[in-house]
Amino acid sequence: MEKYAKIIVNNNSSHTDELYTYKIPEFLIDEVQIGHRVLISFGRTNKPIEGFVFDMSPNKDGDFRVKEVVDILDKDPILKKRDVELVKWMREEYICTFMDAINCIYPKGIRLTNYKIVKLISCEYDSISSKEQILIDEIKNNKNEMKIDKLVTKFGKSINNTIKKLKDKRVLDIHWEYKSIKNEKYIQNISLNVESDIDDLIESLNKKRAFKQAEIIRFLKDNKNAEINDVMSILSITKSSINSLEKKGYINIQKLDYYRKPKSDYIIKQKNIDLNDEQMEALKILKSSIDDYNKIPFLLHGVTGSGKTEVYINTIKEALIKGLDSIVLVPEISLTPQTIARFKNNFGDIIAVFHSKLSSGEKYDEYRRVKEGKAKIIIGARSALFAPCNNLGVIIIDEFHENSYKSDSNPKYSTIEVAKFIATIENATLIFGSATPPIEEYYKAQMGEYELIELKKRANNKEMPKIEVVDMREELDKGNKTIFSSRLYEAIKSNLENNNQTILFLNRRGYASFISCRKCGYTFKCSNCEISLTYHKGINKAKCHYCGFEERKLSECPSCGSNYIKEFGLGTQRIEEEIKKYFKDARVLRMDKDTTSKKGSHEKILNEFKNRNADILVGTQMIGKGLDFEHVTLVGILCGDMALKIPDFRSSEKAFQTISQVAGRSGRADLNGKVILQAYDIDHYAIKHAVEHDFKSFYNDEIKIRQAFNYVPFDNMISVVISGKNEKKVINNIQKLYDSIVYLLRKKNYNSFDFILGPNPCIVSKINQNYRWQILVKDLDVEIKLLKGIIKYICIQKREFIFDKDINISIDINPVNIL
DNA sequence: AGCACGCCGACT
DNA sequence: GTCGGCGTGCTC
Repeated sequence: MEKYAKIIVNNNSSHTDELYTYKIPEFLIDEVQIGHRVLISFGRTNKPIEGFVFDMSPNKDGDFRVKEVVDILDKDPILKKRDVELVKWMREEYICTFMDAINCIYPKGIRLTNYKIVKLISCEYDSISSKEQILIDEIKNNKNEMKIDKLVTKFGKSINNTIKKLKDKRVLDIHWEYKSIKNEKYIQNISLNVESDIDDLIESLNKKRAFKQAEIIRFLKDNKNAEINDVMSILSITKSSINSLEKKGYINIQKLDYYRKPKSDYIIKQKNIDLNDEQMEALKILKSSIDDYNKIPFLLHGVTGSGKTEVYINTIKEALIKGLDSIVLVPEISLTPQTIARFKNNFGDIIAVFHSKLSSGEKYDEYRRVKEGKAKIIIGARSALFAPCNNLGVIIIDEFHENSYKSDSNPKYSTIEVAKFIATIENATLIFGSATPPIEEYYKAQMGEYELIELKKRANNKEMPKIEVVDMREELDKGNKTIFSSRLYEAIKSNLENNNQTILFLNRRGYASFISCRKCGYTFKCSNCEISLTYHKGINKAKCHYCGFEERKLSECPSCGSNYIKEFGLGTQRIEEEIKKYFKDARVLRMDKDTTSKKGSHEKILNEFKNRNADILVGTQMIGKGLDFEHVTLVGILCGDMALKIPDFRSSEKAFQTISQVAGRSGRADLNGKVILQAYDIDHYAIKHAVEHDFKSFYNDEIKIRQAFNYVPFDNMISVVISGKNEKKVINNIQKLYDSIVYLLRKKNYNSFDFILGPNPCIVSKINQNYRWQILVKDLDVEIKLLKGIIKYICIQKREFIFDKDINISIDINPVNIL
């Protein structure tokens, strides 16, 4: 019989990041399981906190005092066995605490809060100071009991001493209380419970001047079942009349789970799509893998428009037939109603959708639908991977090259790696889909770690759109100083004449990318970040795209005092303006972060464009994601080599991906498409191969560079960024980090440290008043495990001894960018 | 992270 | 003498 539980405590501290042993009381011995969330008391003051059972044992395994588990907090374990394994693995892999990893898995909307209460227990006291008297009076005024938090906000921190003194005098008592919050949303249905004649009842209520109640009865006579909130708003009444009717027994109130509320979904007419040979072949392989017990992940490399989604949907159908759940991950910006509708049309109500716009209550509702087996297909951004499926069959990561699959907060996990871990445990079929797979992942497919499935043809059998390259240096030589090359200008013009639609892409919002003084060259920068300010014309403000800082555009140079201030560089706003200038009758829409901030505005713009209420759509990378417009025959890429200017080892890959994705928007239906790519660095291999739609050649070039410069997949990289308000302190701390790493490596007999880069200021050296310095470590000569161990030891276990308190340490294993 | 213990200087 | 400041170490 297991009498002891090893528990992770939710104590928000890196010092308690270990298993604590608690005794399981008799009454819970048959209840507690691994993964249960339990209530325990912790620390000297027996603070009630939640804990997670990670292990159980008949012995306590050591010499220490043990406390008892107070109770279980949920009927069923909140973590599955595989989640416990996953948490342990993530903690090692991404150098984080148990709780950091648990927080990825357990749903928002559940939480346990605690607070300390002071209670007045005796009124017999003497020799009381005036401060003490004030405190006693305050507590008396609050029914002899108060939260200490409240007293601290009222009187300040020093009140704690007064409380303690009164506690010693046995005037006050201190104890903890807690509240277990489960954000479960219910709806309440009311229905009539009247046996006698209803009209008689209405009359008698009216006689008693209970007009509102009579109204409710009359309403329910016509509407058998109604939701309480609807009744209240329709009849403009309050809950009290409903309550008194219930008390009298005339109506029933029924509490229903919110998610059982029938949803009124719109259905789009379903086209029956026939799969082509390639799709059929892919589907055959994927379907048969579901039952396979010895499978590896699949890399589905399909060109844009090759119909990957149809393959996904049919694979999921197969899983459903076998009674298995599926998870579909998409980048956050692809979580549009269009995507969701496409799946809903195929699968109806058994879909759960997770996205960032849901409230924590709504997220919890979806969570429960999955957990209770009511939803069998989960669609969402990366966090949906942790959904509590009962029997997982398929995991799909669509557009898996997207940066958003790497978490940006602690733990900085890679969705790809976590998915592999989960798929292995659950024996799920794992599909990575993309037209432009990440180089390191494609390499793994080449090495046989993944099975490569290729869709080389577009589903509609159309050719890939032809990409014409325009060298903007030549345009300038020819005297064209505008932002449109003559070829793009002509193409837009003829497209307008032929009544076809055009997409113009530029991956920068705002009007101008920087503002500078033409006399002295001074560039306006954000006062919080080391970032040039972007000029936004409509509001005439200079904005920082990192921290949101904005100020009125200055007309005078703060450095030399001249008035020659000018905006340089391009932004989507400027494109929109130029279009309106050159093509007066063209109807233009712009889609970027500035025009899509309002809820639903994203869909509105897309629908407008889809319904051909506009001729030209100008946008940032938002328009590159899975959009399917039949009448788009021209795509203009304005600054195709912009990504190449970013000093990051993935910049070539990003440039290739962006061009491929955006170009893929052209000619998706019956009309042939064309792409015009404007760039300066037109001989760059990323541009050249993108123009030829030749991923393999790009891969072959890029993989050599990765190997030559020791980047992934050949070598791993760990980035440690130290940031803080005080620059000197940050530099001092990063140096200590460097010295500590070197010291520990020397102890292991390493004497050369070329594989440690830095410390250097980050490329973005300041964000939000925080100075940022970085050390990059590659596992050239040293095992990655040892490096992780050393960094964990320095940054987590010995953090207090080595670093100042007011600095932040961010550890990223194989970061997606090193900015 | 909290919280208690404990050591030390500044006040009635 | 004791009030109150913060440095140190522990939490099953």
